[in-house]
Amino acid sequence: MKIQQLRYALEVARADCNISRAAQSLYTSQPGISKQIRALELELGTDIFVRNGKHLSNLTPAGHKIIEMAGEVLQKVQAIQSVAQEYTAQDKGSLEIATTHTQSRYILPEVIKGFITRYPEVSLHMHQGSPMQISQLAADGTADFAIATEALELFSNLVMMPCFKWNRCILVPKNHPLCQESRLSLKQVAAFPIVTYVYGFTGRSKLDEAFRKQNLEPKVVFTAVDADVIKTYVRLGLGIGIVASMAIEERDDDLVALDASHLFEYSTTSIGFRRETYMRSYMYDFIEMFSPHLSPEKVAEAIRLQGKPAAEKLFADVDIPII
Amino acid sequence: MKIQQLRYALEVARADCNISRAAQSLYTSQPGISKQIRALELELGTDIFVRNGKHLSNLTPAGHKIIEMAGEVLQKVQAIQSVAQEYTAQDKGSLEIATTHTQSRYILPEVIKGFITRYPEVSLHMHQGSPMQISQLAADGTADFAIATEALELFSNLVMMPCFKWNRCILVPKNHPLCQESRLSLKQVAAFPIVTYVYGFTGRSKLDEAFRKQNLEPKVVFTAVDADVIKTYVRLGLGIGIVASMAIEERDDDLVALDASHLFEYSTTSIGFRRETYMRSYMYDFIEMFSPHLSPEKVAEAIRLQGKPAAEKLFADVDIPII
DNA sequence: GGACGTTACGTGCTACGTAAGGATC
DNA sequence: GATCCTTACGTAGCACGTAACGTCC
Repeated sequence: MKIQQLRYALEVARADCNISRAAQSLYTSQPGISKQIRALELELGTDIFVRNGKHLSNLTPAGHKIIEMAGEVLQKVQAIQSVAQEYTAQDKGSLEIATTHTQSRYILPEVIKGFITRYPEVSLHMHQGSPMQISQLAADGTADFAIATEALELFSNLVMMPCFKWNRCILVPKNHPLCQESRLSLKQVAAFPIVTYVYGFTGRSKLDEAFRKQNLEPKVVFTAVDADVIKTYVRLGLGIGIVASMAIEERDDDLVALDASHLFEYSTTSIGFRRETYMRSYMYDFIEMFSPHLSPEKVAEAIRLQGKPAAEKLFADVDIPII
Repeated sequence: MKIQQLRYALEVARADCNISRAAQSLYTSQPGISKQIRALELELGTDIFVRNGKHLSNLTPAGHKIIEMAGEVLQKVQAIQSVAQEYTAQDKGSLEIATTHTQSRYILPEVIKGFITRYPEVSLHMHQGSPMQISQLAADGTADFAIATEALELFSNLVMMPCFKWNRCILVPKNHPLCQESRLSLKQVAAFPIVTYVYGFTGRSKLDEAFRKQNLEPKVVFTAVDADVIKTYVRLGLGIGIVASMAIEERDDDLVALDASHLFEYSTTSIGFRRETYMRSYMYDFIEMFSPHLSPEKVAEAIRLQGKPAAEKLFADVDIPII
């Protein structure tokens, strides 16, 4: 059995049992994979994939287990490499962050600036996508960290930690009627056409929830995944915007941002990574730079408690900062 | 990184950093190992072994971690092979049992007879040794099961389950004065020279304990690791024997066995295996044949709870049979 | 001098690529 | 006909063995 064979088999399984696709993503030839998988099956004495004629259609029962364990083996192999790196080049390596537009545009720049100054030798890669995609990337090990406000809890093998709470602003053109109000109500807001985030993004769920609770039916005329687009449409007069407060910049002074934190529940942005990740020291540092209350000790404890009931209590007495 | 390289490195570490010895136990050449380890270290970019001139003297800090993780990788690799076997040849495989003389001579024969009838294709291997050696064999994966009365609790990565309780007999020649007594006392026993087990074997500790509690100093004139030897010396008139009750056979009718279960605390014989073992179905069967109250479900639960406080309670309400 | 690890070197295996051939949809 | 897997074949690399050579105790 070769590590390479396990890697091949795993990738084929991930690619819906499509050898050609696996070959592409592994940058190798497809006959090579085909042959190695056959060799592995021969050595193990059992088929991993169900073959329909010449097509692989599914995993065998044994295959399911084997693929799962192959994943674990490869993870450990990677961990060995990380340990080795840790001891030779403390500050060298790579860091893959999967996150949404909102984070990478408004929150992360400052953090990342500090990080690359401190760790110039660590190569940083950002993966952008929907919260679901982000979680998936972290869960399968493509990304080291997932940072998002939604959907992280759906993957049970992710260690998740709260980073900060935030709320929303109503964004209106200057001289908009709402500017007169000293303290907005949801009903007033619902009277205007709304431009906001797509469902599943940036705390959209809390937003819907608030309206539903008061039996209001807001007229959402346009949705986008990011605040930049939303602002653009507010400027066009399409409606009033509801965006995360952190998306407000000084250069948006042609618009007025009205605080709406009393209207909606706070959302919490979390950082997640899979339990089995070998955490390099610069990874601990990144987390702490991003979220100062997440000290390496706290993170280590979260890893230890992951999946256990006690994990719930871990952050119960911590003040999650509000931004 | 190759699986083979990890195997080499692990074996060298196990052989006290002696490449030649590792080569022997792996049935390969020593330059081969030397080279592969160098290659691994080169690839990882860090040394695993500390070199004094040309001798390997120790593990580096990184090496410690790497060797540990290499062990885990190899275990998982083995588990993959076991899964594969499980699906192709349910009843084929091997079973390595490490145990003491007492078990293999008086308890296991019946069980093993049943097992090989049921699983003629499973090759059985017995490793005999002291309880310490037995535990070690199980802990490092050389043996699948360890069966013993003492020392199993010393290895924290072993899943241990109680199998049965037993006590001792006083073995005397016919017409010995003690035969007159209807109910022996410790004091009476201590009046005669004693032949029994070596310290650390077959519940010897409980035996010493009983005498100590009554401030008696038994005169132990001879000790052996097995009852056969003890009986022989009792027959020679060297003293009275204290042996496990299960060591009494019908053909010992030239001696008299006096029950002593009221004199000593019961000892419990346990079966242990390391948590990470991939348990084949015939292994579950073996355990159940050996100890009917250890059903596969119970065993699975013991594995799940291993090392956790709740494991203590697992067998609290089970009646451990007395034999 | 004996035990041990490294270097040198030859060989046979094999992983992988390209190209062509069948099967399936 | 497009997609997909397998077979055939050539090549480069490498794992492993033997033998000879330093090195440490």
